[in-house]
Amino acid sequence: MARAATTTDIFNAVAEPRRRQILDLLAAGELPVGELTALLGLTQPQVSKHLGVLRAVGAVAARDDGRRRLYRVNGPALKPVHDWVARYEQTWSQRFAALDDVLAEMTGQDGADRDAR
Amino acid sequence: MARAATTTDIFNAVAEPRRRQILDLLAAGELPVGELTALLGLTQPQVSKHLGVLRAVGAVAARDDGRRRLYRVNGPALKPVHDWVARYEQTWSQRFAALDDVLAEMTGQDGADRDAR
DNA sequence: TTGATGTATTCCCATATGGGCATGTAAGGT
DNA sequence: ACCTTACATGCCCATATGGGAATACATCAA
Repeated sequence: MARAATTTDIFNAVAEPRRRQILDLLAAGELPVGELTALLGLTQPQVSKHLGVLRAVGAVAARDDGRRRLYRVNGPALKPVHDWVARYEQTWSQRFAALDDVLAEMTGQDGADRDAR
Repeated sequence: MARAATTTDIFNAVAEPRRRQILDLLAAGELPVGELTALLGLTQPQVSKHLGVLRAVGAVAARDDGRRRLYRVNGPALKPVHDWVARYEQTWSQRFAALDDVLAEMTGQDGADRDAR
């Protein structure tokens, strides 16, 4: 067992740069495979495969249009990633840092080592 | 070339469930390798390797304490992930959905197909 | 029907990943 | 000095991933 199946886990699906690019392109609206292929400078089979993975994890959905197939992003599939990483946001967020200061002042605690990292 | 080096890309580093678990445990505070090993039920070499990857991408930092080595999370390394996924938040966020409605009303545009997905 | 266009799928290969096990190394204890 | 504890590394293996090329499918055109 080498790794969580790329086709089952959203985190793995999105770990591939090309797949993120695909999502980014689709974020603007529906696109057929051919468009993506041209925009990304990849081969058609390659794009189809990546789309296959994204479809498997529900990150994209497709709609047939004649002999083309239009793909679109299905954002909610990315929620788990967002939720997970959001827990660490306070580490760099100015907003949370400011809140920390306020809390420290209120409780009289010293937060001096917050960024002593 | 099979995939972006797991040791160079934060997205790949975090794609591994165990590594996310490690970060989650460290989120509560510093921990020595032994603790992590016990808490995760993994072998020590396994944990050390995962920590090695996390360290390579800057997701964790270490501090020597006698013969133990205390690891801690280095949140900012996760910012790229957060920033990327945040762009898709509006797809499921109630907050943004409400904003969309307001904007649609203001501009007179019809946003009816927003969730016609 | 025949042919062309747009996608999906299959097969093979090079590569690197994660696991298991053994070993190297450093710090403490006696 | 010697032994034990705490980690890090190295080596080997099974597996799956992504790329490349060829091919199967489906739809539309003539």
